Amino acid sequence: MTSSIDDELWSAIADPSRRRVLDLLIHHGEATASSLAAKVPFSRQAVSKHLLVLEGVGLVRRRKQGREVRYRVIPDQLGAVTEIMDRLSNEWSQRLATIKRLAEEGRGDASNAGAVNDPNTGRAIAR
Amino acid sequence: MTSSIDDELWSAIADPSRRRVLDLLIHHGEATASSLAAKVPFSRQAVSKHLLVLEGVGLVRRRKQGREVRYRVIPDQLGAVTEIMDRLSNEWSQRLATIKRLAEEGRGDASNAGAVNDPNTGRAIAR
DNA sequence: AAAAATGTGCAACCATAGCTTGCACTTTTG
DNA sequence: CAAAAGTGCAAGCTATGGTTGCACATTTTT
Repeated sequence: MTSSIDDELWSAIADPSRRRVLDLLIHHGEATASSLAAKVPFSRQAVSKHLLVLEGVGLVRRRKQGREVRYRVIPDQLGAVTEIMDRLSNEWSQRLATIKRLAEEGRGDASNAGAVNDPNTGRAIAR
Repeated sequence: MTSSIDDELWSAIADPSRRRVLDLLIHHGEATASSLAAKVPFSRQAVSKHLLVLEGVGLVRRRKQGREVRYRVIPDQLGAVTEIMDRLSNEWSQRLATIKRLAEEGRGDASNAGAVNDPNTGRAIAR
């Protein structure tokens, strides 16, 4: 089952702002919402919400240290993201190949009624 | 310049439903909004809006045929998407590598103040 | 120890995106 | 000509990404 976990992971990293926050966090090792907010074009609260989402999918973990909350990236889930991206990347390559082939040979109208894959995971979908 | 064209392309593709519509269209060669809507869990109007967006970024082109409007995928932009996905995929691999390395050697706190890349394109960002 | 500063969390509010339903309009078809 | 099929347009709902304002807790300064 393709599960909705991938869906959540995807929506978590699909947003550019969130990706930017995560990126900063990766290169920063560990940081607070405030410090991250200083390097990004939106408010601290926005950063906070993004971190909450990232934490929700296990990409990030918080550690309360006195008055501040420090966040850091968790490698495991980051690996899951990498896999998803890999899969999707291949997916699109195939799509491109398919469409190009169809465009060249047959005068590209309907022809291929092939398998449809899940747009999130790229795996075969139940029908 | 990383341009906002990539941004638009990205947001066009980031949505799973839209990806699904595009996918169906690819495997179908050419189709109307209605016929596509029959194979998807949301309304014809929703499909229509997605097609409008896809057309907006040049991924799809319409051709009016009497009472119906037929859509088909355009290879060129699909190639652009493939490139973006490739770039992003590599991006994430690198991130994973970085974070893993940091986690193993140094007790992963701040250390790498390296370059930050654009979350959309993966290319270096102006600062 | 009091006061000022720093880091958070919470709530109200806005705009936009994805969907839906309802309805009017045009082109086929029976 | 009337019913059917394919669209387009508009109103309305919900979720999401942002913002601002304010109260609270923990340091730091004087």
